[in-house]
Amino acid sequence: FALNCTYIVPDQLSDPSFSLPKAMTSIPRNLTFEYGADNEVVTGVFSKEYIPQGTRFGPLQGEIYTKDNVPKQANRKYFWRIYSGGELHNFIDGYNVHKSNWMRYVNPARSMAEQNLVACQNGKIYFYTIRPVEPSQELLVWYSQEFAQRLCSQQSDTKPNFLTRNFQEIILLQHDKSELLFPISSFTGVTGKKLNANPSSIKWSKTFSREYTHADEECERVNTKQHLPQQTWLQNRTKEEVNEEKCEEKKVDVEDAGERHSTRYTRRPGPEERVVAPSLQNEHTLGLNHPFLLDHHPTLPSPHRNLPLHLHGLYGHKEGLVSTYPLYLQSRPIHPTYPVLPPYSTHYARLLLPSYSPPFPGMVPSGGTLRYSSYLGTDGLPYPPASQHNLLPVSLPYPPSSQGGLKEQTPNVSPPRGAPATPELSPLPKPSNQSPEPSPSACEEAMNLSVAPTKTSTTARTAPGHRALPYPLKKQNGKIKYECNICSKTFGQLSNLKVHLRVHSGERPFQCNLCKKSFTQLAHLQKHHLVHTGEKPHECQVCHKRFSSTSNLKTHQRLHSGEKPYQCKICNTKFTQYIHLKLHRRLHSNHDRPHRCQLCTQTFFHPFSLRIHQHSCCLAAFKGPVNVHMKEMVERFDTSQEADMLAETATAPQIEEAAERWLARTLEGEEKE
DNA sequence: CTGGGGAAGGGGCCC
DNA sequence: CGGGCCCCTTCCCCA
Repeated sequence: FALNCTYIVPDQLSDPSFSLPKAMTSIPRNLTFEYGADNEVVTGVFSKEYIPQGTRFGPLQGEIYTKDNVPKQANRKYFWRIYSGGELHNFIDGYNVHKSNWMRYVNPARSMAEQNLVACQNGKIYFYTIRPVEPSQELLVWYSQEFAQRLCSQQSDTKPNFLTRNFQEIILLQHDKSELLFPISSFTGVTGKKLNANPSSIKWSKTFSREYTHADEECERVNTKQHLPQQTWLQNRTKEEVNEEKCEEKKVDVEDAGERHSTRYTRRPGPEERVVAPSLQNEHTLGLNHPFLLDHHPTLPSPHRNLPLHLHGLYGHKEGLVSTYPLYLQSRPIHPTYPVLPPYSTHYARLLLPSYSPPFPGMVPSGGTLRYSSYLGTDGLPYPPASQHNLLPVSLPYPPSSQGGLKEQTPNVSPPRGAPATPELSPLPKPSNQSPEPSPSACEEAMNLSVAPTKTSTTARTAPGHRALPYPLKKQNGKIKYECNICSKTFGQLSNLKVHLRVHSGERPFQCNLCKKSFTQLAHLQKHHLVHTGEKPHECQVCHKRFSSTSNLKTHQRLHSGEKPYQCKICNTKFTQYIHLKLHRRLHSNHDRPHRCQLCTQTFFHPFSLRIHQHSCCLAAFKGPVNVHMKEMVERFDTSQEADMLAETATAPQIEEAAERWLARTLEGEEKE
């Protein structure tokens, strides 16, 4: 998991000035808490946006106890065990909300169908997404070697109420690794043997996850050398495999040692670089050849939370089907033409996940929030569109699951008896944060429009969703508007929309034959060629200096004209380029910002930012926890160009318009990253 | 460290 | 649809 994870999502840095506990404030921006009816107790962690597979959260934080200094009164509800050298090394206790982080609130998955996270110990404990997480979907983690071991070793006590599915394939991931605490989960072409585990004959202890009061003791008793058929794999591994893993482990250690960017995660690529896709040789050691435990979880009771409706009921699995999650196959680039492009490059920075969530309720860009949910289902399947708004783009931004995911998820598999109407074979209910259906008046016309394949995208043609797609058309003022069903941006010409879609799909059809750099538009490639030829077609008439582009010439001409359009509102310093103003503004400390919130002492450049802040953050804090993300977004808006351009006496609609504009621009930018 | 200038890439509009 | 052009942004380097 560590080696193949594509994205790293760090915790939010906690603001010490907040009284809220770290467990609350550390939640990454792309996640959010769900609160119980009293609006005070966190009942779960949900995604706020599409989160790709192979995303790492963590590490889990909490108080550290050694085996010997566990307080007698300690509440073991949030205990996690850290192993080292095969021995229990210490506990991490997430009970104290000031010392633990948000991960304490992640609920355990009760079934494979709903599991989207796997917990692994790589030095520390991390949660990795083993499938894409849709917006508004709960993060549910599964873990526990104990379970697998108990599953196979203690087949006496039964709790049939919790065991409703077949355990078709139980294969232990043996990562060697004494260091690996939670050798579970499935995602590759598993070829292990079947274990004849009759659910009704397997003991399931109530002591699961945070509720496993006695699980430690219980597990200690478990003979770690159980003769699972799968474990023969461990013994049969070649020296090379073991060595290779050890070698890989070092890299992980480096990362854990605080240098977050190991050899695999060095830094964000500069414009001249391309991130090399996760090395395929790792698939050999970690993915394809590793048998993993296919985690057919017993359904867990979850007395402490209210699950979404679709998660209620029994989770019968696809009987007789071998579930595979070819997770890391997806690390391959989709277009062989651009072999070094990572599959997610256009959407997610490799290291940090941006947040797309609109910070201001009611200030969502007019187009609505970004929608990624239509791309792939949780198992790599493209969901049937819930509406015409959710249709697939010309090419998929994320490579689809390999055949494994498709083959096994054939929709003609009848849901088992007792299964809910929306089992894992069906799309989850679309989250409510999506734009409503266009009203008939807003969408005067709609027709099927086949999106022809573009000439350069070849390999992706086989991907789901590349067939002719109906595209919703709108008419505004008598003119047809072509709306992007990803970001809702509209275009007056279809060709513009098609070009725009490349932003989402990652398709870059125009490649420089000299440096192999690729571009979304031919004009960009042509402009790029000037880099190689040294040609500078645009000359300044004043100083006869030459430039490769008109934009750069124009910027240059400001030097002659004296035009400095970007002014600092605090010290009135003017700049010819906006980036210079942005850099300059960092010089002004909080103290210089004239508008101070009396409630939390945060300061702002603009009075309207203060108003937004007070309305959305501070006052809200009296009712519930401060939304740290919101707080930060207001701060960012305050320093934005849009806010700068607003008069201090701007009206509410003007402010809202500026915020919308800024938000749309910001989201676009983050999407690019 | 800060300001300033240039290089280059990316998105969108229009012909 | 292709191409040209514009605007914007970021990065890099230098004084």
